[in-house]
Amino acid sequence: MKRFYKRYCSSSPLPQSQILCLGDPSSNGRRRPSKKPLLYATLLQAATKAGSLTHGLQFHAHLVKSGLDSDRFVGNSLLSLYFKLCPDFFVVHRVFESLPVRDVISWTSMVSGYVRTGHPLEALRMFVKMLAFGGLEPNAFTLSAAVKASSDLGDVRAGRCFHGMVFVRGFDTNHVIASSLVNMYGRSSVLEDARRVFEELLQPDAICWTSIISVLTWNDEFGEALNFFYSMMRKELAIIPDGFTCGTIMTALGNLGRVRQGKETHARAITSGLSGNVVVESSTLDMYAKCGLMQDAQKVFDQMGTRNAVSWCALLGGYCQAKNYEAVLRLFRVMEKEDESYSFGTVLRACAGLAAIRQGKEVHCRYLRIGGWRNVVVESALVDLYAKCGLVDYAHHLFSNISIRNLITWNAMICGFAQNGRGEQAVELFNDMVKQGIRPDYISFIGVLFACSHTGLVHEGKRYFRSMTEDYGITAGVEHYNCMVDLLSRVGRLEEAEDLINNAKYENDSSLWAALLGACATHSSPGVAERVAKKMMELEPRYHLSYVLLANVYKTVGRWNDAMQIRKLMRERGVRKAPGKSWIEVDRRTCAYLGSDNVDKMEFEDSDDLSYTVNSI
DNA sequence: GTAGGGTTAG
Repeated sequence: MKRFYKRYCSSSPLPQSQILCLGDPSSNGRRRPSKKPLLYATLLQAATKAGSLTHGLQFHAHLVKSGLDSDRFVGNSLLSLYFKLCPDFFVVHRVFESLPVRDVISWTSMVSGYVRTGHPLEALRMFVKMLAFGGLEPNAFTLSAAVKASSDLGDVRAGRCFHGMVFVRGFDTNHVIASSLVNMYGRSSVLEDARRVFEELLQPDAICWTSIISVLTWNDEFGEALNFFYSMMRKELAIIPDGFTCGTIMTALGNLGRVRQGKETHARAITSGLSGNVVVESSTLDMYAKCGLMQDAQKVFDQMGTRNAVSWCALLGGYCQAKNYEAVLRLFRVMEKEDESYSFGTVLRACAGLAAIRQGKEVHCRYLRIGGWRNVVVESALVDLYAKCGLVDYAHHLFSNISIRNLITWNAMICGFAQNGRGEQAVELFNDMVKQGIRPDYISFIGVLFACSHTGLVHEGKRYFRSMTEDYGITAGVEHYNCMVDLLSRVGRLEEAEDLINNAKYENDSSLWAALLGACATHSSPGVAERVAKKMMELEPRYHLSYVLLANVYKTVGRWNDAMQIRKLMRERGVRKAPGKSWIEVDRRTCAYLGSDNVDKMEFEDSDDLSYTVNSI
């Protein structure tokens, strides 16, 4: 038996003396198991901490055999063990039901267990049952779990109700509850109340400070978050920020583009012994990525001792944002090899950005293999992926089978229909969504306006464009204007489109003018085209599109000399046309090529090292 | 002495 422990239990964080003192069945009763329930409670805690369900089950068996499982301490420890190591609700409820005495701690374990496993509604049901059937009075532990449940549900009314209970019982100076309350109000964007709770604390600790900073960041109040951070760092308070604080503050700095301060914070974190902290490192990486400094981000990533899904996602997200899809693809290969536990949502998003259907399907299979299902983030990403790869019917099939859809899911499908030329279905879906009481956002309107422009629904498009600002208070962005310019100029209402751009705050955005200029060729309008091209050349003299598009307009109306003049002007000014690039898959290898390449003569390169077979213009 | 807070990405 001792040999068994040596061989199989040496890597266990459980102290060996504790395992051994359970007794050895082969010793034939010479070493009797200890009968003290207290010892068993400690053992169960150790197993829970060590994450060893095997030991937990072993101890449970001993307890049942020796009839000690009716002890109150032991029962509660068992409940905690099963909830943490085996969150199977059938099992947990069996343990709960079989407890001889259900005290406040047993009920609180259930409430907080449900919160921890992501079932806040179940948690609140248990809380209510505890008051109704248990006839027990909630303590500070129970209330902090209840506040967290309402925070997770985004139910500020329930949260406020618990706040009342906290206040009446005089728990409002409790730091644990206060940080939950700050979080609860902050995540529901009731910032005044979050700040009030925080400001009423006499000596907030590092976690309370992190809570307020975190909710300010969450609500995009980055400057305020920094102010709080600097107040927290005042010497007289002697509060030491930990990894969580650094991570949160790094988000604010990344969003503000304050690289220098980000670097300083990273350096300070290292000197205060937080080097190698995965939260600090990942958030530093993300800060660089958000500021577009991908080389620095990559450097942090390469030097990290431990990486987790977040580190991978931050790096992938950075490359995605920089539209460096080759880097994403390369990373994806490395990630597969290292078999990291990565976030399916982000990887699928990268696949969708690349229109990499094969990799996307691999991820989808992997997701199904690990038994993942009903995750709304992943399912939305799958809808997006299949729609972007042109498999719009399959995307719709997935969409129809999703039981819980959120705004992101709807947006993915609306945009999916729109991008695949199914304008009418996109508009129909948009209306369905509104009917179901889901409030469309910035992205939803991009989808529906895109659909209108590609289906020629001028009247509807104009109506949605107005409704966006008037009914939903969304300020039209450059994407919405792009759709509108496209919508108007496709049907030949070029002057109207020109007016729209001139009156928009994006009149200096050459992408809008380019959309209009492109349509001038179709509608043979050199008059508008000349005005627009002149405007574009003023904005960006070296932007090739204004020259190329104007030359095209001249060609369509037969003004060949003018077209030649434009080409000449391009040469004189040294403007070059950027080659279009794309990639195809041949024999499971990805091959990148440029618009000027001759496909027949192309040499295929392995996807791990995407190099171009280039003969640029 | 069995139950509890804030954490980086999308």
